[in-house]
Amino acid sequence: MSLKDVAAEAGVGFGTASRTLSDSGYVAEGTRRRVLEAADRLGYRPNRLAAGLRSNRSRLIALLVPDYTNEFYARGSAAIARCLRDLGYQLIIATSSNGTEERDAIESLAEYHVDGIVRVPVDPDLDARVSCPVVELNRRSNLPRVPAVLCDDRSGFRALTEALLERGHRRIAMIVGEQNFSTSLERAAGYREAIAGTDVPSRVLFGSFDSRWGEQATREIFSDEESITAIIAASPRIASGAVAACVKMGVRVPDDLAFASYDDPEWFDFWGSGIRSFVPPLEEMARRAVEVLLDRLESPDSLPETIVLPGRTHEGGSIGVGLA
Amino acid sequence: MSLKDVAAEAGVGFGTASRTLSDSGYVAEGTRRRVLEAADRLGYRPNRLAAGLRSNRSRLIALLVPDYTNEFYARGSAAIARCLRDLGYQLIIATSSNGTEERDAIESLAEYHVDGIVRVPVDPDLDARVSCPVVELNRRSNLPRVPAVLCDDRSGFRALTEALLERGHRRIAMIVGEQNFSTSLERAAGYREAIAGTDVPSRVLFGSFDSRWGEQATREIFSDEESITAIIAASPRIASGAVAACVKMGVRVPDDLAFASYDDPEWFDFWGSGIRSFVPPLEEMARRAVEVLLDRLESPDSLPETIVLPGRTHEGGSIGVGLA
DNA sequence: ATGAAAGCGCTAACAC
DNA sequence: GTGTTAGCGCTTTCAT
Repeated sequence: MSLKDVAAEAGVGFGTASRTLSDSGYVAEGTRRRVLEAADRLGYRPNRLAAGLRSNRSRLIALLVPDYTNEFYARGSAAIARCLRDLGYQLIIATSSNGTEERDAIESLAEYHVDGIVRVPVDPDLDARVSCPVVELNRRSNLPRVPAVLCDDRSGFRALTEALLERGHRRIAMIVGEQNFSTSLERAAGYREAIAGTDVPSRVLFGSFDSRWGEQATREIFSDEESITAIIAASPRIASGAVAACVKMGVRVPDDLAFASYDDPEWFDFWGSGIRSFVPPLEEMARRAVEVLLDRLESPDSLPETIVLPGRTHEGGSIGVGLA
Repeated sequence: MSLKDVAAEAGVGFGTASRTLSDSGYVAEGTRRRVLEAADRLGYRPNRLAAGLRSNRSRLIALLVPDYTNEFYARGSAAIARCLRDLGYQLIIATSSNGTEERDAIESLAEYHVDGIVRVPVDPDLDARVSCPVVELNRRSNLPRVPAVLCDDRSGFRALTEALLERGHRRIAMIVGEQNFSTSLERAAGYREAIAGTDVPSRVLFGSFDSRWGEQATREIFSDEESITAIIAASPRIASGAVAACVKMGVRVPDDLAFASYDDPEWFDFWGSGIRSFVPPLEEMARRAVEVLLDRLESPDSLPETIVLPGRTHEGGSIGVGLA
């Protein structure tokens, strides 16, 4: 059951049927209706593989994320999928936990001739040059001339740190992820900006964006002599590990330790009096990323733009009311 | 850059190059190597759209879930994607929150000629008949002759209920999701089996698998005269709402209320002394689903099998030590 | 074991 | 406006 059948059923030529169903070019209103009815009667469904092959437009968009077990990416993916579906695209998803996997994923995606790629870079130095437009989401790679949609993490973590300073904290540690991720650097930069000019020593622990590191780093912090009174976790995963460590070590939040984090998973609200955190506008970021991508499909050589969106602060009792 | 170029570069015929690269049919070892080298030199990447069009094998597998913001489905999707990638397939994902969306999603997927569909049914009565094999995951639709991979929820919830009975509870409410989901019915059935033959009254609240319902149902339960001493939530989302209600109403777990749930999101461990729950072997379910699907690709008319896997119980202090 | 040729379903270019 | 035709890149069949 193909276009040819529809054309026959409608008593029109092959091309007219095509033009009608993909509405391009002129078709007389009457003919148009006849074709549409015929298609309907036969239950015609276009073959996107064939259409894509011929037109070089697969109507497939790829999403390349480190791990969509991570609720953060899951929510982002869902938002992207929603936008895309409304525009008649399908989402094809690939995950990559390291540079090698990422390269493989990109090549595999290229084989399907995806129209565009939304990428959360895993290896920021990977040369992901492909023939379709790419937009980076959340993090930024080191590639020049790639559009990106980010959150203003720097300001967010500056604010988080300032709130801690206001409450009298002078020993504040920050646990971040991979040293080569823009998100680690930006978030740490916000922290450093806040303590610059004060006598508060900088203590940033680089590791990786997962709970194992959150737990380990927290233990490290408490095994040191210097008595840290506040910890900032750069991601919910890190926060999860840090919280686990506190529970196991009998450290109470906020009594023994002030705590702040990033994003807003549901469990933040259930943990004690809630966790203070900086929350990125994930859905909007996703929407804008799709927007940028489709823009570039229309005009492939428009200037690559970097969009940085502001986030908001989620209140929560975890930073306490201030030091005695 | 296409097969033709590779063939030319290798100095062989078009078809020989194809046979080599998709290793089907006879190719002499020497020729083979020449083709492989040529492909490598040119950085040849096959066009899967073209291959799929011709061979009716797109190497695309679709995943149809209600919502992958839901960590449960996210983890399942990740597991499926992992299996598939190793087998050279790509995953194309669609979500549907109701029957209409589900139907649209299936039709759209069909247009891409996916080789198979892994489906978590949203509308159990939707006639999802398509030309490719389908396997149902986690829930089962009402369609006959569709293979499914499920968890033995009934036994799991029976055990959960029994643990509560053993601790002396006689007023146990169960909050489940949609009335027409097999998961609601099976989980409720486990609960009923456990209380059958005791004087414990059955109290099952049907609603939907989300936190709003969890919260609302919990409030309902506490507004009634009868004094419920234990609640079983049929999903983590429901649990999340129930817990939120308890926090707001000042109900302490396990002192005022024993609580049990399903699955094992990370926050269960942070909530008080942990939440007792029944945990499905999600990764294995995903693996088996892929297995079944690919089996049916080989032999489309093998008998549809329903696989029911056992789960395990996660300990947790939320069910307390027993009534005084 | 290999090359030549047909054709998957569609779009786009062209003639009428 | 509409029909006809070529051809996207590949697999598959059929000679050889």
